[in-house]
Amino acid sequence: MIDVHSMLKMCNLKRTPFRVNLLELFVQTKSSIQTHTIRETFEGRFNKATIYRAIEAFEKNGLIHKVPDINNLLRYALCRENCVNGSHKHTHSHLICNSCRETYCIDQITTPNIPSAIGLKIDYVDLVLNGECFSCQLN
Amino acid sequence: MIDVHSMLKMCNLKRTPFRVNLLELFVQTKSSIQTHTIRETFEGRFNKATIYRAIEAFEKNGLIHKVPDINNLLRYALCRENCVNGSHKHTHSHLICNSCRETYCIDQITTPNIPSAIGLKIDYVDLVLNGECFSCQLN
DNA sequence: TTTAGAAAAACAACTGAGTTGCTTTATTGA
DNA sequence: TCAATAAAGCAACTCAGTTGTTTTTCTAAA
Ligand SMILES: [Mn+2]
Ligand SMILES: [Mn+2]
Ligand SMILES: [Zn+2]
Ligand SMILES: [Zn+2]
Repeated sequence: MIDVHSMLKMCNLKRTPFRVNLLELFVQTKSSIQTHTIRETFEGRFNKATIYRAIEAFEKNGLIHKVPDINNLLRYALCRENCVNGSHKHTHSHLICNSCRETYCIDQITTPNIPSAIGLKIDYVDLVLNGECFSCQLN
Repeated sequence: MIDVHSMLKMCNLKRTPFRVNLLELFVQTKSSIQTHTIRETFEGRFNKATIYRAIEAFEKNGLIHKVPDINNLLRYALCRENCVNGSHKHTHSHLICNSCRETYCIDQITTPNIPSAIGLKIDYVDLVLNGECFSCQLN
C-alpha cells in the first residue's frame, strides 16, 4: 500500500498536516465519508473553507471520488482505480444502506454496458444500489 | 391519458389551483424538473413552503419520483409506472445530460438484475447514465 | 345548500451546507 | 536561504430547503 505522502506528491498537492490527516482518514475508512463527518472530525482544528477546498482538490486530482448520499449531501470515497489524471472512470457500483445510511463502493457488481444502438453518448455510468449493507445484515 | 383532476383524486390530494397547475407542469414536461425551476415558474404566486410541501405530497403518493440532478439539487419527474401506493419501484434508467444539464427518464435502458449470490439485500436500483441527451446531440 | 372537519396555503423566521474574496502562513524547490 | 506559490484562516455571504403557526380553501356529509 502506497503511503499518503507519496500519494499527495504524485498529485502535486503540498504535504500539509491537514491534507495528510484528511487523506489518512480516507485511507482508513472502509465505506465513504460525508462532508459533515469530515467537518466533525476536524472540528475546531481546521477551517471549513480549508476542508471544502481540500476535498475539491483531492477530487480533481483523482484521489477521491464523489459517491451518492442518502441525504443528497456531498460524500466521497477513496479512488480504488488509478484516477490520477482526474478522469474517474470507475466501473464499481455504490450501495446506499437504508439502515446505517452509509454508502459503500461495491467492486463485485460492475456497471452494465450500455448498448450503443440507442444512440446515446454515454461518458460514464453509475449504478446505485439501495438496500442493506453486509454489516447491517448481521445485526 | 388520464386528466390531472382524476390523478389528484386517486391520490387523495385535494384539487387546489396550485396543485392542478403543478401536476400539469409535470405532465407537460418531457424531461424532469428541478425544484428551482418550479419555484421560478410559480414565482410570486405561491409560497415556497407550499411548493415544497406539495412536491413532498406528490412524491409520497406516487405521482412523481426523485431523479438525480447534475447539481445535487432536488429534481423530480412524473411517474410513468403506476406508483399510487408510493413504492416507486421503477426499472427505467436516468440520463444526466452534461450539455443541457437536464435529467431524462430512459425507458429503453432498464436497471440490471443484481445477482443474489453476493448476499446483498437490494430494495431498488438506480442506473444513472452521464452523457449527452438526444436533443443536444442534434445541435 | 350549508357547514364542520381536514387539508392546503400563506407567512415568517430559521437552519446549515457550501461558497467566495481576501489576507496570512506554510511548503517546496531552486 | 529565499522567492514563488499553494494552502490555511477568517469573515461574510448565499440560498435551498425546513419548520411552526395561522389563515384560507376544499370536500364530503348532513
Ligand atoms: Mn466508489
Ligand atoms: Mn425516472
Ligand atoms: Zn449498513
Ligand atoms: Zn441535453
